[in-house]
Amino acid sequence: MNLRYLILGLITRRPMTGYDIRSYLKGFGWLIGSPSFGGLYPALNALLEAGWVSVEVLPRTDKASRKLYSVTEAGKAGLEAWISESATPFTSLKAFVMHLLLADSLSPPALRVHMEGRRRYVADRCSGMRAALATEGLGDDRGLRMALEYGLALAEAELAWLDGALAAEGAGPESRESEEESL
Amino acid sequence: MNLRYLILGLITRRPMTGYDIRSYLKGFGWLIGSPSFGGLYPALNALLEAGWVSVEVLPRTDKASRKLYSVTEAGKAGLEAWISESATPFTSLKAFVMHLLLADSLSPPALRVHMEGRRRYVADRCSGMRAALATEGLGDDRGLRMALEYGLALAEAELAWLDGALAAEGAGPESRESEEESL
DNA sequence: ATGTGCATGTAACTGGTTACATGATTCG
DNA sequence: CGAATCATGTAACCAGTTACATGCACAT
Repeated sequence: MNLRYLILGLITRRPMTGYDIRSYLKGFGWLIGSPSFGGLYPALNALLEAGWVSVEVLPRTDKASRKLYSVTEAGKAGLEAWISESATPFTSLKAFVMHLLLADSLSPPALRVHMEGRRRYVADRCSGMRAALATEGLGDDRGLRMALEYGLALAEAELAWLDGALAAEGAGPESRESEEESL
Repeated sequence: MNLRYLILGLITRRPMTGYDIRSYLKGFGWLIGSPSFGGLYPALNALLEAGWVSVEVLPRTDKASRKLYSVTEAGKAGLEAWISESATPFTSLKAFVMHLLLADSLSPPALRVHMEGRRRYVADRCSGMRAALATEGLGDDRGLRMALEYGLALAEAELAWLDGALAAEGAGPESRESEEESL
């Protein structure tokens, strides 16, 4: 179901073929995973049946014809409903990246809400991991310690980015409460 | 299948119940996702059938009895085979975190290989994203730009962490070639 | 000639999730 | 008195992957 909305968001920018979508998404594969054709084409057909996308067949001389997909009004509405309804905070990195990628179909305030929710969540995970690193008997447990340190490094980078993005976006910092990052 | 090996790795440290495993993994949920009981318990039973784990039933007075799972020799062997065989570089963040978490079942040199592979991969993604940010007409495409900037921030943090971890680990930096991070 | 990129699809499988069923204990 | 935590499980479902099938163009 995720894939459906991601496709929808991508072809909102510009019409694309299945192959295009795959290539495009490959660049984000390490963050959100890129879909296989076996999932992609059926998803496009499902969207077509639902009336959320339309297709333009581009025949090529004696090659298989390309199929350019575009979003319909119904598709746009469906996507927007899904994005704004989708639960914040995003507890998975993948979900958050997906929503960032789809930010164009979201109103600036709604985007802000999503980002602030994510910020709170990541800040929380951050302190959780710090606590785990501090308290547990980790000397024996190299794997756990590494995973925690790695996670912490990523979480801190994400917090920094989120703060920057939130500041760059709307001017007003609103929800500043328990945000001291005491390392 | 992933879940099976993750479970195996966790109970290698200390015997755990299904519930324990779930709680433990919740802390990493934002990075690797935490399994539901509907996936966890069947996985434990599958491991039991395969002879990779053994179970000790701890009856509690008139409560449902807890089941403590431990790894068998066969399980250890299976896990080690899987980890060392698993393809490097890890193209997904989730896969890499999982392997970090399981690092205790891996020889130091093998761990190093995994980390170096990951480093190369992330460095590559890094330059890919920088190129995308530099060249494409991004003014119109807020979502894409944000996703790229976010990805880049995470990738850079990961590179920094990997370099630190690799330096801390074995002393010798071996594979230094095209590693200038020119921002 | 062999492989890689373009381009679309189907069928079988599977690794999970969701929802349900059960029940004691403890905390607010 | 209701909610959360502890604790285990089953059945239905489904969103994906893997492997297969096809075929042209272009580079090595």
